[in-house]
Amino acid sequence: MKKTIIIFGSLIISLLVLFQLGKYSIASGNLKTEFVIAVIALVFFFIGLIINSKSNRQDVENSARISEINTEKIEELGITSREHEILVKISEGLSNKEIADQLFVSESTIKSHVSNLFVKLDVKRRTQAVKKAKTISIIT
Amino acid sequence: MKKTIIIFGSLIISLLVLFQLGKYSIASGNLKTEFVIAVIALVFFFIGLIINSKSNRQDVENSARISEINTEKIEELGITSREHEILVKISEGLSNKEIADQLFVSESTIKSHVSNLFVKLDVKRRTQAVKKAKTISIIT
DNA sequence: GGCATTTTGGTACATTAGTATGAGATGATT
DNA sequence: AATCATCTCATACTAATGTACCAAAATGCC
Repeated sequence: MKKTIIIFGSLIISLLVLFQLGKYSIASGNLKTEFVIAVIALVFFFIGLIINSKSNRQDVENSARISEINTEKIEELGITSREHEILVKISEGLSNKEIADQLFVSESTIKSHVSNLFVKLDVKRRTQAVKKAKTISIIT
Repeated sequence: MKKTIIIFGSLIISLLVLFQLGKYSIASGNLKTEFVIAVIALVFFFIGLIINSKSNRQDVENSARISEINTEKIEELGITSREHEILVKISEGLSNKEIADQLFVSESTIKSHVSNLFVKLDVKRRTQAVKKAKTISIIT
């Protein structure tokens, strides 16, 4: 919402500026009103496009989340089955220790897998990993 | 999206009309250019406000259509708007520090909100919070 | 104005998460 | 038998998260 306010703020300012320009160009006899109008029209057009693309992007993300698990993507990223298994458990909100206990391995092992996973997913945190994994549909 | 196009279309048209009016009032010798500009500026200001509120309403509608945000549940759990805002950012994979920077507050503040949030959601970790928030539909 | 709630922020401490590095064990492949 | 990938685990460290407790602004409401 802050962005919207900023956009409309700068929009109004540029509008006023253009109006002043138009005024002076008319006052000085240079009849370039049409040109000014064209510029303003273009500005609004592109603002419309930007707003459009933003809401489209949201739609794409949302629809991608509904679809099923993309096994090809998992292979493409070189994610092993064990790593994927752990990824699912991370998305279930488990801690490394809890995952370790469930899989009967040490926490160190989980940490290793998780670190490798983060590199492959190109993320820095588990919350990011979950989000990315869902958007690329390697988990549900 | 059609609405956006229609809005910007009519916006540009009204822009052109107003410009023409301004042009003629100047040409006809009525030296009230400042007045015309003020009127136009006001008109666009209100157009901006209307579009702003409309796009907000659309956003709410869109997210509600995909998976109903349960505002009653949010109130029921006593989650404040600020806490919800932060919850969304957690679900986007942001760290406390990053959220703090985005909201222009200190990390301590975010930690306070997050801790309160965890109590209200009855969870222990942010990954759990995201999962629970999604299952009870207080975020998308 | 006064009151309740929210928001903000701090300190101090405990726990969890994540990185870097190295290495042993196992199974499949060639 | 040697190689490769995966899985396992450890140590040591840094960074991030989370808890507890408190308290001052600010916000909103009657």
